[in-house]
Amino acid sequence: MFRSHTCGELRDEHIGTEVTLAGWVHRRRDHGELIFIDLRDRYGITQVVFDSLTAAAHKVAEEARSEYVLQVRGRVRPRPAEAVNPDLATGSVELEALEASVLNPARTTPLYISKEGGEDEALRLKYRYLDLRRERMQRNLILRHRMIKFMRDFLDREGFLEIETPILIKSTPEGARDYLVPARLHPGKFYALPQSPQQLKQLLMVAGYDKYFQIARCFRDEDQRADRQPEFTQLDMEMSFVDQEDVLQLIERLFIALCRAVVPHKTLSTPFPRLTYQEAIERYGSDKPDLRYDLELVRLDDLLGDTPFQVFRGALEQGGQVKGLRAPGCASYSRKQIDELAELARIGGARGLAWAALPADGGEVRSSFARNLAPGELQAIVERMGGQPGDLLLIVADQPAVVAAALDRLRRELASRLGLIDPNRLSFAWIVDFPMFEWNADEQRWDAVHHPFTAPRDEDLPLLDSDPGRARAKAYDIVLNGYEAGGGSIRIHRRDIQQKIFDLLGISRETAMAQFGHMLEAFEYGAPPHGGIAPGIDRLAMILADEHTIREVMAFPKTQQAVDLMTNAPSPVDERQLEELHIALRRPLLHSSTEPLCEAAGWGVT
RNA sequence: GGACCCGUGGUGUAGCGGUGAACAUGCGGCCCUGUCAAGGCCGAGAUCGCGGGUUCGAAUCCCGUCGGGUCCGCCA
Repeated sequence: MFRSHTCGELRDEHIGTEVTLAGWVHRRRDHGELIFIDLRDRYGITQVVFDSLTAAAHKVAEEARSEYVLQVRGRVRPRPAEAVNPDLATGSVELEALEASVLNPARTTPLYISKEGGEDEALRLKYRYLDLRRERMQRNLILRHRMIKFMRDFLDREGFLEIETPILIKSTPEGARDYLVPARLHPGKFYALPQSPQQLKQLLMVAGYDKYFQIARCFRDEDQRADRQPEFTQLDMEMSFVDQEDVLQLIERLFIALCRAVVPHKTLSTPFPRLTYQEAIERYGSDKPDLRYDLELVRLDDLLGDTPFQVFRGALEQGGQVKGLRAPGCASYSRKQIDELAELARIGGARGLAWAALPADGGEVRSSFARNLAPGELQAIVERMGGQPGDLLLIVADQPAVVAAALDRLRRELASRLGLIDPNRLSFAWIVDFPMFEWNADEQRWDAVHHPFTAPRDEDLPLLDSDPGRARAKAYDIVLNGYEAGGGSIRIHRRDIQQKIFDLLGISRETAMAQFGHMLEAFEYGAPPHGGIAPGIDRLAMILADEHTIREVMAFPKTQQAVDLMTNAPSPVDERQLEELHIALRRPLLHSSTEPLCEAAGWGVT
């Protein structure tokens, strides 16, 4: 045994006892004949005192430096009253070193362990094992552990079974790009890593395991974001003999209990509000609105039916909308500040931003567009938007999707600028009644909004024939503080409806059989009504940990280019490995055949 | 595929056309028995991400490139 206690354990009750600690040198304070070392492990920090009277141990302390691994045998003693450190859990005692040894020295670390923040993230990722020693990452990984433990215990009590599904599965061209794995035994064929265990969990329902869950690793070969990594973890769930209400209520109970258990200092309002997809877009311009603040969008179309203002008129004539957002107290914004907002609206796709500043003293309105309006129109807009003296009114006119995207962006920016966001508030909400399909203009066909096994709402079944674009799905997302925290649906279990959906999606019977034959066949052997959901564990952990990227709640994340800076994956492999896999590298497709890249890379030509 | 931001001793920053490239911290040495960001003195440590260009002169300006980040597209 290297240690009798951890570095976070010693208290007054241990005074007088002899203990052995092992850990890393967090800080060292050298007073010559007296040396203090803060010894650290993941449980905490204990101050060890080395007196020159104990010569051998004192010698070790003289040589020790930051991050050396030490073992210290000593006696626990109370600190002098004036030397008690209330910031340390162990701060009322200290260890008087009797014997010490260096278990391992350490080079000067490229990161400070005891001082966090500021450094280039590439450095943190390259030396992740050092970064993980720091308090922030420890706290986050411990929180994540507690979350997952809570989920397992909760679902176990609810009668769920945790069942593992394969990582090597069949590729389907639907959805995100697959990560592929070459099949050595089958030249030219590939496995895919799961984007989610979607089909497998449905087959478990057919198999009668009516309450399934899994802490499932998922893989998607798409471009990264702060909240998206190539591999991530979902709480994947599926249940039989349930309707949408059953799924929502179970998850709501789980999340409420989870948050109260692991982040009791945060406030959450229950029950979770429910918004239809339509309503969310209409009121917030987003299907994952941040409900910690209001700032709702206001529809202005009906006030402007005959407006002479060409921008508004043109948008309305082309089937667009005019909507506004009230920025309370922002009338004093400078031209530059307003230009910044306009730039944000442009990122959302808008061609411009109309604005009107209502002076706090009730004076004349400053506006980019008022002079173009008919008499009374400005007044009507101000009234509809609830404009008060001192407010800035922002208006976008365009196609509905553009208006929504632009105002969503402005809404989030304003909330942040105006300090409307309470960081300790958890605003969960359900978004329900997603549309079944969206029109794919490029391919001239309908795409599934969720996935092809999502059931339509019963009352919308007739719409599949008459007006598929209006058909709503038994699909639901749970959103939290402006993030999509999970999504799911009730699945189709009737063969005839499934066929109809495939027809609408332009999936031929041959294609359906080739890609989903196992599913369709399974459904002919008594598939129960079933549905599920898959909350994203990384995002949830990120939000509960007050972090802004999921990298902060993952032990070994990858960069935006999907590179692991610690191991340098991905990397080239031996020609021999490729041969065994029947793979010949091909000259990459380039815009210009004279591009020198392929030669520089030394790639052969097939 | 695209837009924007960042890259200067081990680490974090300053410098933004002429400096001995500055400061803090860490590192090495010396002093110091109550510190907890210990303190004091001395010292070493930088091809200013890389390549090219402009200029009498480039960390500084321009072009390209690499790496990191944020976002758009993408993510059933």
